[in-house]
Amino acid sequence: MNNQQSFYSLMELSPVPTNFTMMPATKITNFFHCDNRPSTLNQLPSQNNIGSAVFDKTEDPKINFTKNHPLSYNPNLYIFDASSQHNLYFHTHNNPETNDFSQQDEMYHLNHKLDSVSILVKKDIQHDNVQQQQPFDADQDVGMAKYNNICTPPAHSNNGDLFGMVQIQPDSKYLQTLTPTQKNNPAQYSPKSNIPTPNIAQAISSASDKLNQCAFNEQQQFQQLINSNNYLQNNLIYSNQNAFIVGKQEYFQGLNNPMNGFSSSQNNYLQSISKNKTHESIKEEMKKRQEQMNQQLQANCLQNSYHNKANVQSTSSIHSQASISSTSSINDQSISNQNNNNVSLKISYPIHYNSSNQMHGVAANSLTSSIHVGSSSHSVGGIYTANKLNIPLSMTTSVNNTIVEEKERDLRDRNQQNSKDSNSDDEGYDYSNRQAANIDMQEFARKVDFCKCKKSKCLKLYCECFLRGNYCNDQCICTECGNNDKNLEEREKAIEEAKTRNSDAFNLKFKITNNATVTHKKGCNCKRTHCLKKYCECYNAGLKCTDNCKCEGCKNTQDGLKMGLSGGGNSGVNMLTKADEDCNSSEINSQMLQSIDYQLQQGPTERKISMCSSTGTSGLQNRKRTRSEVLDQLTSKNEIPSQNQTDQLEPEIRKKKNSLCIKQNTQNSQVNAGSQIKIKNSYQPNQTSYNSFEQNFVYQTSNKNGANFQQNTSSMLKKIQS
DNA sequence: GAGTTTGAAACT
DNA sequence: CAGTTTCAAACTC
Repeated sequence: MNNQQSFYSLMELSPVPTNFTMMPATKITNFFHCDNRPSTLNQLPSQNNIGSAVFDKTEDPKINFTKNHPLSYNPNLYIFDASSQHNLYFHTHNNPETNDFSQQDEMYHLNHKLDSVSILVKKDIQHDNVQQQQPFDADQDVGMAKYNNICTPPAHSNNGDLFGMVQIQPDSKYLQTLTPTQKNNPAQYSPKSNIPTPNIAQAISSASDKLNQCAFNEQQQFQQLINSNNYLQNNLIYSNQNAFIVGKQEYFQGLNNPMNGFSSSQNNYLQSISKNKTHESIKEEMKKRQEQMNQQLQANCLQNSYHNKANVQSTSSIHSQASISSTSSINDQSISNQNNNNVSLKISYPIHYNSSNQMHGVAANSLTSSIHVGSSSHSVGGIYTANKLNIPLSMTTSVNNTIVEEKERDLRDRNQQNSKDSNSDDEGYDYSNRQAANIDMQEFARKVDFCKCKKSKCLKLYCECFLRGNYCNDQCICTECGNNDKNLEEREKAIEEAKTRNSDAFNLKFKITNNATVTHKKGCNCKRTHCLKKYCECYNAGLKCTDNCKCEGCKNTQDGLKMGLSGGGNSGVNMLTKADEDCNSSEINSQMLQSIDYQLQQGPTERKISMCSSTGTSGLQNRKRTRSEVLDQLTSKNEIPSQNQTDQLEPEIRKKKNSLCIKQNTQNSQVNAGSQIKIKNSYQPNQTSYNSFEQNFVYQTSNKNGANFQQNTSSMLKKIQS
């Protein structure tokens, strides 16, 4: 299976136009726009260069927009002026060093009415150091875009920084490779005949409509199947190795490791219940079984939460950029479903990009109340997980809030109990620092331990409570404390004074830079400690010093802590959302930042930020995948990364992870998105949904084949058609 | 637990 | 802005 095939297999299901082709993968591609065809190649002037992209098969694509090019920073989806029409040129060449064109290079002229031009530019600068020229760490997002005929924004656009993405998938018959002669004389060659002048805005709109229609149709189709009386009997339960059950995720989750395939006993069970049984009796057995499973899962959930086994595996593979919850949420979900035997269909539309109402590349709308608006990435989520940790709730509106509250309460109690019980099986984790489950990040971010101020009356920034904008609390052992609600006037005055001295006084000391690295805003001034003691604010936060620092003899200079802001799906902890109204990314980002700040303040020793993987890798690898890996994954050439890779993690990293209690499901694999999808029972009409769709019908028998959805899709299609 | 060191905050 | 003092935390013993 190659990319193209799987792409088309996707299209099998879909009335979306199938006449797409892949962007030629070459060293570098420059994008130009010209209103008029240039007479020579040289007349593609630099100011018309939208940007360039490296589409190297072996590296992560990097797209750079031409600095200051007005088109590069159109905050809308439509990078082109919708009122005018453009020819789009992209020129590929093999000399990234010089960026010059040569005779060996290829030039494409595209004046097709594009069915799919996905150009996403997000300009929502929140941080003070955003540079205009952004390396675009596309990671799986580009792959996603290649699969979808419309790209989704990169996950890290949630950060509010500037990101851009150009994805062009023209119909190959309109994609004309120019000969060297044509290349040098573009005005003289004849484009293929009868090619309509592109109206990109319309094309995008049209593609969106088609996608919508497609989604709608499939939802109907799916619903019909579900409603079919014979459905269970005919489609859902097979006594062969592919057995699985739609909407009854408990069956294929397995008791202990939901990410694993069927055990032999499960297979036996499935065989036993599907052999010579009526629809009703199967249903009955399923229900019974489900109850058992739910009980177990409930117990597991609490147990896992108790041990902080927040699983930061995110939706894996490029198939699943969107909102599939982590394994941790399985349990929550199944609890919430325990009285609900219906298949839950959750529809989302991946085509509305205005990122104010979407995260994770999936727009939330009135139909997507169950969309997980989670942290913007594993890592951020990891921090959140690390802090909150105890209850990796996948919060959706479908989750029964009462249950959630009960669980939270229970966990709080457990935590308190555990704090007192030093003999507990805590696997090395310091419970004293553990936060009770708390879905209010604001509250969480404000939380601070206590101070011991003696002379500042807790009204100077020396006092950490004051610094964080908190009142001192009953744990503080400060003297003559003025930082309380009985001293509001003086406190207010102190706040004003502090702000006068430094208007930034109460703001976060850290920022996420444009390349997704967390740094200290002002930098440190350490003189004696080489920035290797916690006196150093950078070091203390687990960060490396930067050029902003004025430290002397700094030995804290290696690569900054990378925030893996690129990532698919949700991390182990999802934020509570009620869909539309809560999907304001900037607000969430702000909360995330506060959480990050809090985490950073905690220092590196016990709770240094753990970077989990991005890209939906299992988190075990703690790294991003290269583009070739992404492609390999797509083509199922590669085996799933083995558990060995976990073991290969530096002990230090593992230790940190353990200290964060971000424990991985060791058998999780990159391409196990299907499992997660099943877990959530979601059906989404984007790429993920195809995976979901397929996975809901044909269970993968081997982790190694998890991404082989073409095969699965085909077989499913046959079943549907028959 | 007492004393010292440190660098940010506060002050001049 | 630079130099000095104050401060509470980090660190050492």
